[in-house]
Amino acid sequence: MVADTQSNESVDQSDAIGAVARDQLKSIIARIERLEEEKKALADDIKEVYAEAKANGYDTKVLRKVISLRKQDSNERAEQEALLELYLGALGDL
Amino acid sequence: MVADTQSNESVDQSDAIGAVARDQLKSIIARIERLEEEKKALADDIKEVYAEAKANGYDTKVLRKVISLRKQDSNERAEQEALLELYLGALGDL
Amino acid sequence: MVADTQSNESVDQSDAIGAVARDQLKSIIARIERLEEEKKALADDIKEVYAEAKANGYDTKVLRKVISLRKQDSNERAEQEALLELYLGALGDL
Amino acid sequence: MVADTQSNESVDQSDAIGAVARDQLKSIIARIERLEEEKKALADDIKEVYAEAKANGYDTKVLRKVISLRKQDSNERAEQEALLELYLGALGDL
DNA sequence: TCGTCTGGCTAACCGC
DNA sequence: GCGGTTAGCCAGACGA
Repeated sequence: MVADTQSNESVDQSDAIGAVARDQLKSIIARIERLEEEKKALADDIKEVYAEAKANGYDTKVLRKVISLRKQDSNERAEQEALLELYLGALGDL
Repeated sequence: MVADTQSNESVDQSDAIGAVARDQLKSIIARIERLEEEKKALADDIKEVYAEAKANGYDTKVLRKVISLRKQDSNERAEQEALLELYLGALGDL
Repeated sequence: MVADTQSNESVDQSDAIGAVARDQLKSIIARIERLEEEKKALADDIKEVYAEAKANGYDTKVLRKVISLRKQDSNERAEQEALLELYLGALGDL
Repeated sequence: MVADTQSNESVDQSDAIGAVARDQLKSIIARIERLEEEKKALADDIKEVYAEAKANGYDTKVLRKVISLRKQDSNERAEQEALLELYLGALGDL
């Protein structure tokens, strides 16, 4: 008769945390690793676009600055809306 | 006579770099911004998974360490394969 | 006659790194601690102003948001100037 | 006749909250921004000291640890003194 | 007092 | 190899 891993969680150390928890952990790791792979792929795509732009004579430094400024703009717009929400909320309290 | 934007790229400042170049530039910006949005979405997803794991009692710091170690491992494995390729290539030269 | 700490740097562990280095170290520590004290005093002053404002009926959350937005504004202005510098530099290369 | 901003707080939207409140608000903002500037200047000074120390061969990580430990110590000492005060006060009640 | 959350700091990554 | 940029960590402040 073989050892039943269901009836004795201490059969070996790999079972110390329980089969369920182990599977959950494996799932978490797998999901994160999957997402990070995709994220890296996108980062590589972005690099590629910059490389292509550079090959076409664009200054990547300027390009990055422009992108960065545009991002700041949109962030600020978002924050201004958040401020407006705050104002409206404050008025509601009056 | 009306200025012809085709024959004179200096008609106004917005045309100073040429309509083609401008469109190309806009395309580059748009592509990068699109990719960065997607990248950010993935980063948010990853944070979400960590948050969920934390809610289930996992220590995110340890979790991150595990992910990091596994990445190192795979990098090392990749390096070893590259080294093997190198050896095989060298053998081919004999 | 007592041991001369100048002639034997190993007399005790506190001399292991040399009197000069020790003094230098003490000076560094002292300067940093002094600066951090002043920094903390300012942080406390800021808290006080917020508390006073709150007592006068201002919503500190809104206040903080306003301050934050103004800071973003000035950062952005600085970055736009940096971008202009980049442009000018790029023109210089033509 | 020219509108008198003193007699009518609703002359324009910038006066909607009253000139006094507006000035008060401006003062609050100004004070906080001033203090934050000074705070930032100090933070920069601190960084500078660390940079200088690093240039002299000190390990900034260790340095920071030392500072941190000393701060803990002084906090603990302060707590013990507070405790002592408490005891003395209790004795006074006897 | 606890939990949440923002802001500052540190360490890693990428391009030059 | 260095400088700049970005993600993660942490402490400190606010609200419940």
